[in-house]
Order: sequence, then C-alpha cells, then structure tokens
Amino acid sequence: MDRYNFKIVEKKWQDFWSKNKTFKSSINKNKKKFYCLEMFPYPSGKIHMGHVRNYTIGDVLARFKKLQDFNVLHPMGWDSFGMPAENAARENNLDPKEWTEKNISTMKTQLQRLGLSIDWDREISTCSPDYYKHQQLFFLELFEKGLVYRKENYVNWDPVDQTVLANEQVIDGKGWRSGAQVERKKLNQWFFNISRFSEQLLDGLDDLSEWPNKVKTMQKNWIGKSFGCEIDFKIEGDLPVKNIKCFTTRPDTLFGFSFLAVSIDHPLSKHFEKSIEFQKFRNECSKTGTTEESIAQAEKIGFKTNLQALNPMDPKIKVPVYFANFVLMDYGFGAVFGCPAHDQRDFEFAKKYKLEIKTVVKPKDKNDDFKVKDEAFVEDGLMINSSFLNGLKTPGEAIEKSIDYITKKNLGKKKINFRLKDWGISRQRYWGCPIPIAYNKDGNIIKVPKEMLPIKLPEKINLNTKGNPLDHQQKWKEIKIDGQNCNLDTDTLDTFVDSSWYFLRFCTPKNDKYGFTLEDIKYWMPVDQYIGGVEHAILHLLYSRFFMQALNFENKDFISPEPFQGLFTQGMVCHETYKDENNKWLSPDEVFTENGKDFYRIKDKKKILVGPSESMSKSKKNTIDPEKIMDQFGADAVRFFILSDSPPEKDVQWSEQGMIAAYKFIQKFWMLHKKIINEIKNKKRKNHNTDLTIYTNKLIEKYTSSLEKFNMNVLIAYLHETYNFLSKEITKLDVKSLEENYSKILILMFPILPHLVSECLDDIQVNGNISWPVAQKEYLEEKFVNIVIQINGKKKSLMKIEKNLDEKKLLENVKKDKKIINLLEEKSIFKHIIIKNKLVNLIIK
RNA sequence: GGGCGAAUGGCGGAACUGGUAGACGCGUUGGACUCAAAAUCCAAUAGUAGCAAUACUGUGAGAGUUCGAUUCUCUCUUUGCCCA
Repeated sequence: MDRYNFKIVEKKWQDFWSKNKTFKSSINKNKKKFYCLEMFPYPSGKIHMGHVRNYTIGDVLARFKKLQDFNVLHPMGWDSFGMPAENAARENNLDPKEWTEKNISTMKTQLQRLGLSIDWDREISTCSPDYYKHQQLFFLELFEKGLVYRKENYVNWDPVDQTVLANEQVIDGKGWRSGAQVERKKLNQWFFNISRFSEQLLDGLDDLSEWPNKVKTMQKNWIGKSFGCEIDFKIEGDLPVKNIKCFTTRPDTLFGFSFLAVSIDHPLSKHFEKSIEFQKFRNECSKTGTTEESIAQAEKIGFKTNLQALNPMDPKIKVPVYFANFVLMDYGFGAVFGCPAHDQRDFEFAKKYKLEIKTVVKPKDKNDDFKVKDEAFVEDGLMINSSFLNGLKTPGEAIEKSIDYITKKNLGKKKINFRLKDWGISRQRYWGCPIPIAYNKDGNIIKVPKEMLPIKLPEKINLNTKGNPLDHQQKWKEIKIDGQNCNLDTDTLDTFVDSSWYFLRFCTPKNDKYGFTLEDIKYWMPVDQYIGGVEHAILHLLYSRFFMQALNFENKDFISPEPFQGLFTQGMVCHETYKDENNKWLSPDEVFTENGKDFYRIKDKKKILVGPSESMSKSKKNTIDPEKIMDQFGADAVRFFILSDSPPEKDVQWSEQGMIAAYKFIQKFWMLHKKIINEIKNKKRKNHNTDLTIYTNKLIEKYTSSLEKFNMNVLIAYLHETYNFLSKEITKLDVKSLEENYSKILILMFPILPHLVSECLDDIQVNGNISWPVAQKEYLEEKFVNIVIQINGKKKSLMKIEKNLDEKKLLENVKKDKKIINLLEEKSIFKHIIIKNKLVNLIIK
C-alpha cells in the first residue's frame, strides 16, 4: 500500500483551489455572511511559527463556517510600511520598496503552501499608492471634521543620528544605534483627536460580549477614566501669576497639602526661562525619556520657585510651588498638588526636599493620633486633622464633601478626566504614507487638493543622510497648489494608521475612487471574528475603533461603530533556548541531544546550557522555520500539530516529537482510509450495527461545540479518539453504517486537514458539495446509562442500567451491587441522594 | 505598587451549569515482528501498600459551604501578563 505523499497531494489541491477560485467571495444577500480576519502580517522576510498558528486558527474557523453555509470573507494583505524596511535598506543599500515586494512574494508563496482558504483576489498592501491614496483622503476628511490638528510635542531625539526615535528604540535612555544620550525635543506634529471619543470608546466596550475580558480591561485602564475635581489654586509671589489649575482624584486630602508641583512644560515655565538654574534643571529633566514608565522610574527631582500656593481649604496655609520631573503636561492640567502622607510619589519628594508630611487619613482600626512614618498610607480609611471632614470615610464620603465645599467656594468643580491622550501620527521616516499637507511661504497649512492625490513617495532615494529622509528631497517637496508655491510636509504617518482601516478596504479592495464602498461594508462589516496576538490588545484595536468613530462622526448614514464583533487572542509559540560557554545564543539546528536532557553543540560536541522555553525570536535564535517543517512533514501535519498541544489562547511549546506524532497521525489515517475504502468496495458485512452511527453523532455534537468555543486542542484529541475507534472496530463495522458515517467524519476533519481530507473525499466520491454534518438527536439518546454509586460522597461502584429508571427500582438495583452489599454490612442507610441518570449517593452510619 | 489571570501524573493538557479526576498526545517500561535495526503493532503507565482482588491518599497550601468541590467562597504561596 502506498504511503501518503503529501508533496503531491498538497500541491494538487492547492492548484485546484487556486484554479477554481474556490475561496472567491462576493456579496450574496440570501446567505448569512461571516467575515473572518486574522491580523495581517508585516512582510519581514519569511513567515514564522506565530503566523502559522494565527492563520491556521483563522483558517479552521473560516473553512468551518463555509461548510456551515455561511458566505465567508477571508482575506489577506500586507502591513507593508514600517521601519524594518528602512533599516534593512540602510544596512544593505537596498530600496525599501524592492525589499518589501520581494518579502511579500516569498511570504505569499509560504502562506499558500499552508493551504489557507484565502480570497487572494482581495490582497492589499498598505505601501501601495492604491491603498495609501485613500488614507490620504481620509486624513483630509478628518482634517475637515476637525479631528486632526497640529501642535508642538516632545519626541525622543538622538543628537548623533539627528533623528527621532520610537520609544522602543530608546534603551536605558540611549539611542539604540548611536548609543548617544537621548534628548527630549519639541517638534510640530500632527495629532488625531482620539481623546474626543474617550467616552464612546469606553462605553463601546460594554457591548463587545465576544471580546476577552482581559483585553477589555486593558483598554479600560488605558482610557483611564477618573472622577475627581479641578481646583484653582491661588498663587502668591512676585510674578504676574494669580492661579494654577490642578486636577485631582483625591480632593479629600487637601488638608495634607504641602507643595504644588508643576510640569517643566507648564506655561509657568516661561517666567523662569532666563534663570540658569532652571535651565540646568530642565536639561536634567530632558534626560529622562518621554514614556510614562521612564518618568515613573526616574528619581523624583524638583526646582523650587519663589511662589506660594494657598490651600483652598484654609487660605492661611501657604505651601511652596515646585517644578517637578514627574508631572506630565498632557495629563490633567500639568500640575498636581502634593500630599506626601497619602501618595508614595509625593512622599518621596517631600522626604527629599524636607517638606511637611501631614497625616489626614488613618486606618479604620487606628487612633486619631496615627502618623504616617516610613511610607505613604494610601488605603481606605477615616479622615483626621481635616476640620469639617474629620471622621468621614474616604474615599467616598470625604471626596464628595470636599468637592461640594470647593464648588461652593467657587475654587473649582467636579471633573472627569481621561488618561487617553491624543494620538500623535507624525513620524520622521521615509517608508510610510506621506501626509497630504503642504505649507506656503508664510508657513500656513495648505491642504493638498483631492484631485492631486496620491502624494506618492519618491522612489530610490538616498537613505544614508542624517535626519528625516524626505526633508532632503527638495524636488519632491515642491508643489504648486492654487498657483502658490508650497512645500510638502516631510513626515509620514504612523503605520498604525495603515492598519486602522484595512479591514474596510478588504470589503472593497478595487474601488479606486474611495477607500471603500458603503454597500460592501454594510454587508460585510463588522468583522465577525478577528484573530491575532494579544500584543495588539491596546493600540491597534483602540485605533481601529477610533477610526470607525471618526468615520461615523457627523455622518448619520453610516455603519455600526465597532469594527470587530468577535476577538480572539492567540498565545505565542515557544521553544527552549540554548547558549554556549560564551553566553552566545545557539539555534536548535546547531545542537543535538541523545536523552532529551543533555544538549551538545554539533560542531564540537561540547555541552551547552539549556535555558527556559521562551517565545520564538530571532534574537534568541530559538526559531523553527515553518518552510523547513513543511518540506519535511507537509502543511496538514503542521496545521495539525500547531493546534494540538495547547489551548489556542495559551502559549504553545514547539516540540519535535509532537510534530512527528502529527505526521504519523496523517500516515496512519491514510492507511486506515484505504482499509475503509476496501471494506466499502467489498461490501462484505451486511448485518446492521449502529455503534458507528451512535459514535459519529456524539462526535458531531461535541466536536462542533468545541470548535465553536475555540477549543482546538480538544478537536485534535477527538480525532485521535476517532482514529482509535475506527481502527479497533473496523472489522465489526458493516458497509451501510460506514457509508453513512465515514464521510461525515471526514468533513469534521476537513478544516484542520484540508488536503488529506480532499483526497479522501475524492476516493468516496462525495467531494464538491459538502456541508457540515448535524447530529441526529435520536442517536444521542442512550438506552443505558452508567450510574455512579457513592457512599458518603465517595465513589464506590459503577453500574450500567436502563435510562430513566424510577427511583425505587434504581435503589433496589443499587442495593444488589456486589461491592455495595459488602460495604453496607451492619450499616444502615439513613439518606440517599439521587441525580437522575447520573448518580446515587448513599449516606450511611 | 495596582489590575487581570493561572496552578491537575515524568511532560503538554482533558473534565458540560458542583456529580466516575487524569480524555487525547508525548515520554517511559514490557512484549510481538526482525539475523539485527528502523518503522509498525499490542500492553502497562497518578502515588502508596499488596501476588492479587482490593484498600487508602491524591487537582499549589490551609480553611469554609455542600450528601458530594479540580469546579463556589475566604486566606496564603508561587507564577504569568498588562499598567505604573
């Protein structure tokens, strides 16, 4: 008997699918639609195991839904703008466009080899002018709606490379490439007004019932709605500054107020610009990065002004005003009041500058003379030393009462504050979408007229220049708008903009007039199931949600504002890590083992160190190349393995042995298939036996429900179980029940092993018009059930018995059970609990 | 520091709304086939005691609710992720 040759079979079916355009999708209003989308890849060179996992999960679902007669949209494209292309180009003197296109073509071939059911006619690439011209148009639309604006903002500046760095390019406060100390620099940049939709983006989460709670919580925290109070502090001193506004969530602790801290970017700073001391301080501050985390970790430092702030609760109390590095200008009003006793950060600051630490909250079980000592007391408690607030519970009562007081005195009011900041979208990079804005001689903003779009990126430019590459493109920059000579904006858009609407473009990939066609997105949107890594839980998903809000803004005849109805976040693919004696990473190809415990380097047989299993990454060299695996075992086997070992939402451990087991399963199944075909052909056994029918119907039931719950590892277990059942029972099975059930079993396997199953279905001549089987209820009902017999709640025996037997008879039977007779000797039953068709629990003394 | 989750054999993991813990796979051990090996097939595989039937113990630790807890509640330990 021939072994299963995956090389021939997989190629055969992939050719068949592509020739017949099997996965082509179009609107069909008679069918329910299902939009299945996986996060599109960045074309970095080759696909990695993470892609294999992501796209296999999506493909299983898409194929399943198609068999359930949904009209399935399952597209794929390329998130093809971004820094890696630019870096690779710089290092190897290549053109980013050529580099990207080459990668796309490699990766497309690889994805096709995986046997994905993708409608490649809808393929898009964000770096193509066909795509980004619509993005430029959206930019202008948002500009007209007032949702895009320009302001000065701080960036991480590398003074050696003369370039702006992304946060992840700043390592320990230094530029990743130059190693120079990173500075904070102010630049004029474009912003999307995402904070305008804070409330909608927060409320919208409540309706996303098919999203993981974890992701919703992360977004909630990111948006960060807090209830508090804005307070206008009166200022005294020899400057023309009469007051400073603060936002606080803890107005109850105002009696513990001992300093006012403002951001170095606060307007107040303009009065100090001439002071050399202040300049020094500001330089010191600019050495810390711009991320919240780096600011939080940096040592708290302050610059004392000659101003004093009055406590609104008692204007007789005056405290110093400081500039401080831990206050952010873009949160609240760029100023906070310091209450050292009840905020750890303020506490550290007060200790350093020897400021008063006045306790105003005590734990519930302490006396009124409680004093904060070694660290701030930040838990719930009762107010003390706070005049009219004394004795009140805090937070809660005390906050309300203090806000009432401040409001009545006209010193401030209740306020809701959001942590969510506006989205800075300007990037000082070449390989991105040009911003359709120009500036005239006077520096005024001039929109590029729609007819002039797209503003195409100049090709084959020199990237080995300092600073922003487009800045050097004098010819490209010059543009004549309405007779005026203007210069184009030389920044490009954050690549997160590209991925914020690509799911709309897939619905209408060919419309060259606009980014989408309303009719198409009304049919296909929202995405029914979106699948991708949890690392995009916040930014990408939030930005996409914002984009829908922005399109809906002032546009009544539009669509539901949530882009992704269902979200699934899959775990990562991990592998052991190896290091040699010099602490250098080794790849799995460079090592071998005989017992699975001790590992040696192939080159010189030296023993090496085995590290923990971590997510596959090039830097740790613990990657496995999907292409090599597909060469060795075939696409079906990889699909089977990548689903088998762990639940898809958790990390999975790459295992060579597991991969081999998957391959063996396919071979074994093929042999079994040939036997079954023989049985059917020979038509030997005629006596009808319903075992297989019962088995199959139960399988359909549990398999379908596991698939719907994304328990794909359990599906694999069921397939092994089914193989075991069939191979054990095959000699007892009659032809009729095989004919009835075998094709159903194959169809269940189809989404996971599409090539193998297509071949098998061909053999039994049912290929083509197949649909997902539905369990027949009559075969799910059983005549006999296993009853668990417990004594005092512990399982003692098991009994097969007629279903729905009445309690009296059931008990009679139970008492006849041999084991139970022994256990009941000289004991009396004083109670029994019966769960119908399941269990009898006898309570004895 | 805060938020959310997780903890089950040698390993990855099953177990529906509380009702047979360990499905399925890997590994290991024994056996068959073979001159031998690979491949394949069969069997065993939570622990302890026992020749065995069997008994007892067991889902991170401790308590609680319940006839009955891997599942629910509380405390703790370890650990992961996100935010700071």
